[in-house]
Amino acid sequence: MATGRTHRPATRSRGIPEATVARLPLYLRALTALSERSVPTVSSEELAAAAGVNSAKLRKDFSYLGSYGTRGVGYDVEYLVYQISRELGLTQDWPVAIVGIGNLGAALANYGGFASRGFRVAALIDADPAMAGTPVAGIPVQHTDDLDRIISDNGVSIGVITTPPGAAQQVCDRLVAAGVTSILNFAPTVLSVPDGVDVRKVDLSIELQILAFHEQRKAGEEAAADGTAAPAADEPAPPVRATPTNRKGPEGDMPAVMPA
Amino acid sequence: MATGRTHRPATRSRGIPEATVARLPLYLRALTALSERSVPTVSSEELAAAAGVNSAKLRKDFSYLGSYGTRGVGYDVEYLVYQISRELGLTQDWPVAIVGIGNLGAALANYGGFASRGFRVAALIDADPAMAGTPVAGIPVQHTDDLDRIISDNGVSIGVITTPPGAAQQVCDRLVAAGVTSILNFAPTVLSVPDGVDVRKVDLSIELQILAFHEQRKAGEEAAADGTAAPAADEPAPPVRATPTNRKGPEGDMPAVMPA
DNA sequence: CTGTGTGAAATTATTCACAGCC
DNA sequence: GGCTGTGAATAATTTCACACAG
Repeated sequence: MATGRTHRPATRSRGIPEATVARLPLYLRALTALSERSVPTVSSEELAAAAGVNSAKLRKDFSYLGSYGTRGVGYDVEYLVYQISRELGLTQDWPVAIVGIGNLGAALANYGGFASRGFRVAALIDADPAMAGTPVAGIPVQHTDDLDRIISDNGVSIGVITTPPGAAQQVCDRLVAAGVTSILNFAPTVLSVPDGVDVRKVDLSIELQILAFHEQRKAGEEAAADGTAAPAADEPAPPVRATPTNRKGPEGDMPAVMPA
Repeated sequence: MATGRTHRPATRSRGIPEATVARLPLYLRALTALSERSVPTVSSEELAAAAGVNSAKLRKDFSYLGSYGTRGVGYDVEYLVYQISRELGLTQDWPVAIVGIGNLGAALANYGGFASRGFRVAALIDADPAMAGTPVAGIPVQHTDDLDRIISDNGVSIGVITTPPGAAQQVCDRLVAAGVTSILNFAPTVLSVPDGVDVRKVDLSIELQILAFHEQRKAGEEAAADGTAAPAADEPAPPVRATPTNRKGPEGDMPAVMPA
């Protein structure tokens, strides 16, 4: 996450495993839906199904928070909503600033999912002077020059970067200098930040690439089963290494059809 | 991932750990940047820094692909770009369809990062008849009624769902029925899919919630160090359980100031 | 010498399975 | 009797550290 050396573990927080933290929002979403339907209690099995995980994992996750269930009965929905919200820090209001109001930035500004969960879009910032003043999602866009002031005035500690990749690091540095300590980065760049600043990234094309990997694998298996030739595609000339040596990659340099 | 029982591990694919697959796109991005700067070779240390991971992990990751480096020298950039691209299935063209052309769908349609890496937006689909024909990012929006035909005509195997949550499962079912086997889901819903279909999700508000968790933790530590009181916020009345029993949650029911 | 490739160790995450409480 | 909470078992991932190829 951070750039600096890892002195302390930092992988856990208050004893709650990172993997568990990442699932709490999932549980919270499922619980909120139940709450809206006025369901009073739910079993680990039901809730797990609604959240798309298995029940053992869910129970283990909850065990890190405390004993909030009732044996033989299940969990009190409202109570659990509150406990998870508190654990995630959602009982307070988090003003966020979005920097880079292009298509994606505007889409995020309009995204209802933020407001619904304790996050408030406090400011929109863009480097284009022409945009200054134009309201997006009802919020006037402000110019990058005022970034510092905007961050402090609004008490923003979470910044969202939706700039082009070339501008991301600079924006990041300015956000951090202004006091932001958590960054959600949509720009396809690795950001370096000082110790103590958290960065999470969302990279749309990475997600697709992971899907493509599995998709390709399925196609291969299918072909193996069917006897159908893989849709060879138009392989570009595979680059050969400057110093050809004995490689041992699974398929080697030649575009073969199937591995073992 | 899939709904059905897990007969086979499914966590690995062709022997490459899932965690490694998830990082390959990162390495590829860093390598592509080097390639554009005509850098001929790179060491694991340098590449790791550029990708934001540590070098031991990178070398271990590459070891699953084969021995593509040269001891004492490093990795041939072009060669590695090709090998990783091939491994990820990016030497072929993947037509994707985006369903739900609201703010986010439109932003994705306009997102340059897709085209740059083997993905082609082959179709935009929306349920609103008024949108039919309107071009978004130069591609005419088509109506959901024709979803089936659009998917097969374009040979789409990867679908992107950017509909409101209520419509997501239905759209997902139709995509799967039409032959889509990989789905990137932006709707904040758990999708159930038959075995053999991969789903990856991107949930913007979940990412923020994870940041908020860590942010809250920082605030706590700071307060502990400063002696400054936490900005107590306006705690809503914490719900009390129907049957009050001896809880053992770290902070209990009362809004306390600091944990141990 | 330098920097890869990789067994072995350490850490983290998931799953099992069942005692204990309601 | 049903369902939570959790130690113990298993699996996955990361990190270490060093042999050895170039």
